[in-house]
Amino acid sequence: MSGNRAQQKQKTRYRIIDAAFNLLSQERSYSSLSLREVTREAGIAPTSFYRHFDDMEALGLTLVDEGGLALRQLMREARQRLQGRGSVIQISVETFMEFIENSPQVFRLLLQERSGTTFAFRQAVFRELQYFVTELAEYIQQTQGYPVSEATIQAEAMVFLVFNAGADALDREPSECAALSQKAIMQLRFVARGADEFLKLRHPTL
Amino acid sequence: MSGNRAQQKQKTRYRIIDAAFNLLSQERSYSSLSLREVTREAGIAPTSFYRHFDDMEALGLTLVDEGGLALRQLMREARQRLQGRGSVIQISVETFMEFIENSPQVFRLLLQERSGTTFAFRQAVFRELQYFVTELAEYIQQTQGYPVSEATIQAEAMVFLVFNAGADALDREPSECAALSQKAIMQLRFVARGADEFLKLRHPTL
DNA sequence: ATATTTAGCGTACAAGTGTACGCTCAGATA
DNA sequence: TATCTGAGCGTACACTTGTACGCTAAATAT
Repeated sequence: MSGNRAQQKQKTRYRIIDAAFNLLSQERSYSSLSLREVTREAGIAPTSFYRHFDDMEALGLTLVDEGGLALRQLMREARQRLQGRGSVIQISVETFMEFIENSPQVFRLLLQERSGTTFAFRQAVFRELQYFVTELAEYIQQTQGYPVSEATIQAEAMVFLVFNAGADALDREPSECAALSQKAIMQLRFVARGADEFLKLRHPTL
Repeated sequence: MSGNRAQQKQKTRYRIIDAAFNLLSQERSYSSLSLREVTREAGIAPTSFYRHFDDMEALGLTLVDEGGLALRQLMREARQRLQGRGSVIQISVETFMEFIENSPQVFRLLLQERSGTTFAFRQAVFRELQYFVTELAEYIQQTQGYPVSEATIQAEAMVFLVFNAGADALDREPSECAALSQKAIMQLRFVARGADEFLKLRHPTL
């Protein structure tokens, strides 16, 4: 059978990945995980780890990529699903908060490694965030007709305000999260409205 | 001589604190520091550590407090110094970015422990951030005459956008930081302007 | 002068770490 | 069929870690 071997390897690879995600919690950051811990959780021998990843950093980068991808797809879906009807701001914020509630480990990973101790990590998270910013900026450009630079600055402010609300939400009861969403929505509206005013000042024709 | 003993103790206590701050860098987060490392840097025996702090967490909380206090005082000074003349937004952002350039370890500590693995840490950083928000909200209230809730929401958005710019700045050349400041200033103006518009809508009399 | 307190040290230990090395044996290749 | 490849394992080693315990000596209290 062709690929049976490779199939098995992929399977253990994901056992490792899942083990790492499982170990992440409010009390355990990725950088505090040890290789042995991960392999223990994955049910393999410590040295087998190296058949799949060079070191813990390589695994971590994989986690960031996978996590970021999942989140991005979710956001894109949400934006398309509600195309036209309903406020994009509200939909986006609520989708995002939902994601955080469902898989807080992923969000925490991004949050922590954004200011982590490895340049490669920070870069990887930065890249994920840029994806968000770019997608949102494009959306703003298309629907509002802003010039690129203004749209990007605005998008960036929005993405980070939402991230910030998410960070706040991590330590709260689900009941308090609705209020956080409301606050974030208000903040995004400030940004949107302010950007609009500035634009009217500079390009009165638009 | 009264207090000679206590004086010496304070001195070693600060040897420990300084040692910890020194060890913090782009590559070393607080949570990655070991007790032995800190004492080695401080030039004392590992077990002597316990004469001053219960454990590494207690030391870390002290660092957060001291760092936050220093930053807050700086910001307050800046706001008072330029009272009236010059844009508060610009002055605040630039003072903040200067602080980050001068003592990046302190800022990095706050940034990392905000999403760290210990609740006490997160709480401590949250408290520091709240100080900023409250002070800024009061300022906005007094100068702009906003109601408390709007002022707080606006202040929070501003503080976090600045923090975000700071996080970005940590990995950049000083030459690139000016552009980051400009961007942050623009984002804060969006927020200020947007909040203003919203307020006009709701309380046309003000 | 004597007794008490205590900051700092050295030793010691159990526990955990990353990873080098060589083996096995199932699956792929020829 | 026989040969080769490589995923996974077990052992082993040199380190680092936190901290318990008891000592010393200097500063303080009596």
